[in-house]
Amino acid sequence: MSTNKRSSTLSEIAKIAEVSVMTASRALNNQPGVSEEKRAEILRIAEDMGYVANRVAQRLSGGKSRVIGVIAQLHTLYTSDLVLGIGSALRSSKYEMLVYSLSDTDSQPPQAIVSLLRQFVDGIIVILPFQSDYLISLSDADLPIVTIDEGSHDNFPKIVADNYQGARLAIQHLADLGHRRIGFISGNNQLASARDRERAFRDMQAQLGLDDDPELVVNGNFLQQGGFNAAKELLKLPVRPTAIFAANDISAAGAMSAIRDGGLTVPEDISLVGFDDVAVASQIYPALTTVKQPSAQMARAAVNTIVAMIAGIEPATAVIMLPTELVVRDSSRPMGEVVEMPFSKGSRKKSTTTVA
Amino acid sequence: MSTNKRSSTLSEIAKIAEVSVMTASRALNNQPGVSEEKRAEILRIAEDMGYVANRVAQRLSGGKSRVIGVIAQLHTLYTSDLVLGIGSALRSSKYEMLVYSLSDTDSQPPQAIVSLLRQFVDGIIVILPFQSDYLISLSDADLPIVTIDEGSHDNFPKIVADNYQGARLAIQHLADLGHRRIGFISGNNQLASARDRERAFRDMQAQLGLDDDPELVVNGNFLQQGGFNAAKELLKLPVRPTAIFAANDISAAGAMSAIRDGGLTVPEDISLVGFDDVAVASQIYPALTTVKQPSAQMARAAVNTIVAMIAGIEPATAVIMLPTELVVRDSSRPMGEVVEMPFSKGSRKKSTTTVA
DNA sequence: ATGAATAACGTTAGCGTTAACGTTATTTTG
DNA sequence: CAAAATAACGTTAACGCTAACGTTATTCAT
Repeated sequence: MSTNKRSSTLSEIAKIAEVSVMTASRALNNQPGVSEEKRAEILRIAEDMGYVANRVAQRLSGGKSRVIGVIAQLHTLYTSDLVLGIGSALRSSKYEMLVYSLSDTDSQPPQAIVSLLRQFVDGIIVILPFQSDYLISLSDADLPIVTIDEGSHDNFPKIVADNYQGARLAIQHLADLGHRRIGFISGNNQLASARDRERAFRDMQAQLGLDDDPELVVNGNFLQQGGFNAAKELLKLPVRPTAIFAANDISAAGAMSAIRDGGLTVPEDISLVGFDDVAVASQIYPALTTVKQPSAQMARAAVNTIVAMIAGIEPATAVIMLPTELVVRDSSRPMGEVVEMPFSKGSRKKSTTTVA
Repeated sequence: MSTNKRSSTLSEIAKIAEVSVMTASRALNNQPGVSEEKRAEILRIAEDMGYVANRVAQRLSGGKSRVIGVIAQLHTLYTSDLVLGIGSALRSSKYEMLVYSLSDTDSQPPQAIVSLLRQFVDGIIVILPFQSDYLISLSDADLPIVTIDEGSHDNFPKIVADNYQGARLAIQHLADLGHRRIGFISGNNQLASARDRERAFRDMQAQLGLDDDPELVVNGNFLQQGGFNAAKELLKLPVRPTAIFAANDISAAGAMSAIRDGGLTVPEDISLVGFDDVAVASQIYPALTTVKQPSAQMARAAVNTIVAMIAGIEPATAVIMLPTELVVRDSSRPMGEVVEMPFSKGSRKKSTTTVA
């Protein structure tokens, strides 16, 4: 009820309840060894005084802090989505989340923060898609660690999306629409996800007999600007692709700008498909066809796994792979087909005469 | 050098150095009372054993944890920008940052996290633009708190951008371009920033004698979808506005989609100006004219202030207001003027015919 | 030379909590 | 009914660190 100035301590409560600190501790932690009446009274007093256990002391005393650390680069939308997801998945548990935001220039977190986290939290969820050496320095810790999207060799449970399958879906979709000359804007190949998506692209090229000039693959590094530049390159080709698959939504957005900047239109002149399904994908115009990463499920899986590990239960599988899903919106269209724009009234955009 | 399994403790180091724990502590904390030779040796040993001070213990022992807590809603781009800015501003200091991400449904952080933070960190930077009651519960703490963008009554130092002036600049810009019928997509009026921007709009309407039909103001709630809907409303007006000022970039982006969806073009048919200058503002097409929030400076100011407060120095002013700045890009254009699209090469910036 | 100041340490205690034993009544069991 | 088991507590120590005193030698002023 009353929000006290300084948060009260266990011993204060114990004093008022006229019991030892230990009894108070037991009562509050729901442990045996306290009669029901005393427990009730202690709980009442604690409530009354607005007692909150000091996690710092709890942790130092060898206990748990009930805090889960998240290491992430907040810069990319997709990562933010995941962090948010973890937060809401955690909200139904008794854990809190504290995020360490890695600078975009750092490829690995400073040693300091790693040990800080190690000291304070009960478990760490790492969302760095790097092959990160520093993880090795964590591996010998007793601290549970779960990794999301981490591609490399390691000994932690790993939550990943099925990037390969997702990319295949995207290409299949474009092929189904009649596109045979598809450009690919690749991602940061340091990341396993980028490599998987590119591998899928090349496999599908072969499998479906698509055009496979090497110039059809341009790196966009998962960045807006990278996507812009890459698309510019693709548009400069002697024979222009009729569709572009970008390895993530951000570079797809960049590509869209580049296409417009070149006087062409999506999807009339060029179909465009992204990957991730970040929030803006549905919000840009035209809404982006993309492959949806199951970020909410991934977050939930990560949370479940780490909570289990904290409880001492080792995860059944080292890798949990979640399926991806194609989301068809307005940026992809059958080749050569002239459809009216999905406008409310009658707005005429240039109808495309597709160039061979 | 050697990365030890379990991080070593002070007493281990002291034992090896054959000194007391206290001497080791003094040496490592750069405090007097240790001879230079011993200090050097202790430092060497500590380095050698990969010693890292246990912040949890430091903090519990009444010391500082050298950690700054940040409470923010990571959902909005602008907030993320600020958090990132705080992170990089902190990187040059000896503090680390831990972020608590508030759920978008919560308007206030759970009591638990507040006390958790209070227990562990040396200071808190709050980036909630709410009039948040919970801040009051913090106010009696001994913990330094700095607020960014918080509009309400409170007793903490506050870092804000000059929203009023910024919005005036935006309107003035549109007026200079000849627009006299300007629609306004307002923000979430719970936020002081939104109120300031709307006030500026109305003041300028009066001051410049612009059209001031009440229908020219539609709420967009700072959201993409809200901006979309609001713009739809504005376009439905019997006499359409020739320019739209959105209270933030996100709703401007929504408005842009709506305008396109209505078969019109930015900036040919409608000039559009946003607010914030989040990263995507320059990345959407056409690049958005907007008012730049000095988020990097704000972050730096917040960090400097909190660090000073932790050191016991009360800030000189309760409110630090940083100037905003108009960034003219491609989404605004003189009324009625027909300019070629600013494609690849020669994008000429509009020459302004200033109207009284 | 002698008391006082100083430098360089060491000791004790405590931050708030819990684990691991003690202790004391009360109940159960053979 | 005595011995053993149990329940309901209390005590002690420890987590890793630092603040606040002590202690000892060395230097300094008079």
